[in-house]
Amino acid sequence: MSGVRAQQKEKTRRQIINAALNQLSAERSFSSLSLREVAKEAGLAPTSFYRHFSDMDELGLTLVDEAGLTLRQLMRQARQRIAKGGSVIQISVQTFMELIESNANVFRLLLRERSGTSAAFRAAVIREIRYFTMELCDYLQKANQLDAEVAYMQANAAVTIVFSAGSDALDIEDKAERDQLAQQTIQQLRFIARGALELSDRRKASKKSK
Amino acid sequence: MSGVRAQQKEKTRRQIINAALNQLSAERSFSSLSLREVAKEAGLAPTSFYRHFSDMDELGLTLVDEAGLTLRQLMRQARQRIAKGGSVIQISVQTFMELIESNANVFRLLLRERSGTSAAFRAAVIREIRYFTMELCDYLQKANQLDAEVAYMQANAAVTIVFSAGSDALDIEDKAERDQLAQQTIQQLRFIARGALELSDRRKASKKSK
DNA sequence: ATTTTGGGCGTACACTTGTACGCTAGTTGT
DNA sequence: ACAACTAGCGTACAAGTGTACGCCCAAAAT
Repeated sequence: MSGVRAQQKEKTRRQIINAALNQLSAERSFSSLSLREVAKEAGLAPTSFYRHFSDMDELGLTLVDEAGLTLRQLMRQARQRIAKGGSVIQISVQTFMELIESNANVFRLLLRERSGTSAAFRAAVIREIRYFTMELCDYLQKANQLDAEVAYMQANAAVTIVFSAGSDALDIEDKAERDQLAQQTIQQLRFIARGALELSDRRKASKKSK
Repeated sequence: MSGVRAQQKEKTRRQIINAALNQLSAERSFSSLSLREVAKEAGLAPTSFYRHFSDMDELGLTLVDEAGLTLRQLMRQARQRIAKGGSVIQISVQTFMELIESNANVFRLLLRERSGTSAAFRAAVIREIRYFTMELCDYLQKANQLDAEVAYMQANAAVTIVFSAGSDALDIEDKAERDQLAQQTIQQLRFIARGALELSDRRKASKKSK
């Protein structure tokens, strides 16, 4: 049970996953990858692929999980930075933009499969994003003492704005332009925060008066 | 020059376009369509396709233009309704949701190709959405007397939120749930409007004080 | 020491894909 | 009336696809 064999298997599994990730790009979506291409890039015979995944779909879902992991890593990093003080919104956007830059292909995968043709993929992506949203919702509710429903709407809107900005950022190569986009995103998040805070206060007030 | 010939050509061109639109669905993206499939659905021999489009790409760009038309149609309709009075945001969201329901596939095309693998497609979609955003920006600036930059940020954020909600709505079949989504979207747009108005006022005040 | 297991390979097959080429027949221009 | 043009068709081909099947051989289990 030393696992020499299992160890080797895990290794080639990673090779397949990495091969797939490497082939993703702005011009190449996951659904356009063929089993044979991925196998070749991984240094495998096409048929050996099946020893690890029964389908390209199964590989795809694994990649989405991988992407979810990256997302959670992002949240941890942002929280650490926030703990050191500074504007929460600014730090969050900046951290997010950095993550996108260094994991462009993973992020592209998420964005594409969110509106892709496989219901399973869409569900998986939406689950990851929902988790992300819920985390933010929790934070907002506690940090700003918001009404629960209002906090959710704010979190949802904020995530939408940030992901959309991330998507745009992927197509911008000029650093100054990206910075401007980040700046605009920060301002938009502040719009939302302001509106949410106000509604929450109004709701609290109407409860009190009863 | 009676144009019997040109007329016939235009007709089969439409057949091709409609064939492509018909094949689009939640499970079928444009990039997954093959030239042969489209030709067959249009009742044409594969090679006859080339008499109308040199490429599937060319057909795709035509479809995006078609979608842009639908978008402009939406704006006209919303403006008409707004002129009759009522909450601008509510009417806009409602109109948008109706459009999505009756043109689901066209809308899906836009959403998918926005983050698709063809740079030309992405550019075309972004152009349509930008046009849409600019129209809204103009309206906001005039109707609410906003600072120009603030109006743009609001329009941009609003379009992002609405399109994202539209994308979500495509996956919801339950009417009550869709209504709830619409309600949430309206509230989120109000958050943004509130934040934008405040920033604009603050900017005006700081100008005055100079 | 012997058997079982399982990852990896090569071959093979049935399909689908885009598109080059040449033909036909009916419209259009002269 | 005649010539030129052209939408549409059928054939054909090379390339790429997923995957069924059987073999090999080193690790694991007995």
